[in-house]
Amino acid sequence: MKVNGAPLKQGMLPGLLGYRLRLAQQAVFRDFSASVAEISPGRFGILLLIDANPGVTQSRLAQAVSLERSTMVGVLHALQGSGLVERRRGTDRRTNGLWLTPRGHALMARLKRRIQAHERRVASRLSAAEREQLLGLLGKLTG
Amino acid sequence: MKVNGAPLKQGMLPGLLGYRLRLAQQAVFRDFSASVAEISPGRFGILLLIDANPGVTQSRLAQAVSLERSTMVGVLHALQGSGLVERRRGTDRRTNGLWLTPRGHALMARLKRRIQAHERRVASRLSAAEREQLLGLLGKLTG
DNA sequence: TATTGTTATACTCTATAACTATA
DNA sequence: TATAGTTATAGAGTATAACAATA
Repeated sequence: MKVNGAPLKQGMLPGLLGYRLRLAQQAVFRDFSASVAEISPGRFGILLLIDANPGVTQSRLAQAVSLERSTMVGVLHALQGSGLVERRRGTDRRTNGLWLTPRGHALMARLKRRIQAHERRVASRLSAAEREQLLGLLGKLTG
Repeated sequence: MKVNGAPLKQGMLPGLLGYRLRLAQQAVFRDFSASVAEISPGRFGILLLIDANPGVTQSRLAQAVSLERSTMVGVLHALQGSGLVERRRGTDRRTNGLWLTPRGHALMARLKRRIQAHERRVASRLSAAEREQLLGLLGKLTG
């Protein structure tokens, strides 16, 4: 049997926006992982950007998600290896343009539905107005 | 010279709480790192909990910050190596109690002031009421 | 000269499984 | 038997520096 005693005192932690944001984000990501087992939130974002911007180059994509060019190489290699993404050499022959494969499109169609369900579940403790308020305050914070 | 063309289309991303939380958290952590170069947000949280709960055991601390016992070992080893934390064997001789060293206390005194400044800077785009509202909504989300 | 993609390498943070000493 | 701390190991996820091809 386990006796845990009193909960720990938290000090100034609960008053820090960064701490509360981290807790909220962890909770949301936990739900994301539970509903979308086959991909991480970050990878989903990358597929979504390719979907919305067919032919985008690796560098522009990397910049959009705040990753280094060199980091993006490995990420795309894995997504290509999974048959989700295709790289085609551009007219500027230094660049690779990126597209979803048919399989990539099919996956995204499935995921988008499940992610909408995830979003409803995550926001279920908030009213529609509160959810909008939260999105607005987060946007204001980020600037 | 660099010509970047139009910004990427974002698709459903800006409507997802998880995405917006991640952006906000990244922005806040960037400011944290800039104002508190000598330690990460996570390590600060651990030192703060030891400060507020002198003698806490490794396992209880790990549980409080959602880390594995085995992960906490390395973290504490590093903090002890930096002369910030002391481990003392407990009456239950399986346990280690944790305390800040004088140096750890001194560091925390300095950091707390700088972190209050960081918090004011991060929240500077929000009114006091908006900051409270945001903390409240985050708490509601986390449940 | 500058940019794109690439490789090699390393660092941070974390988890799992198996071990030990104590209870 | 169960718990606390530990070790060995591995896996994400990321960055930096140097390079070749191309502009």
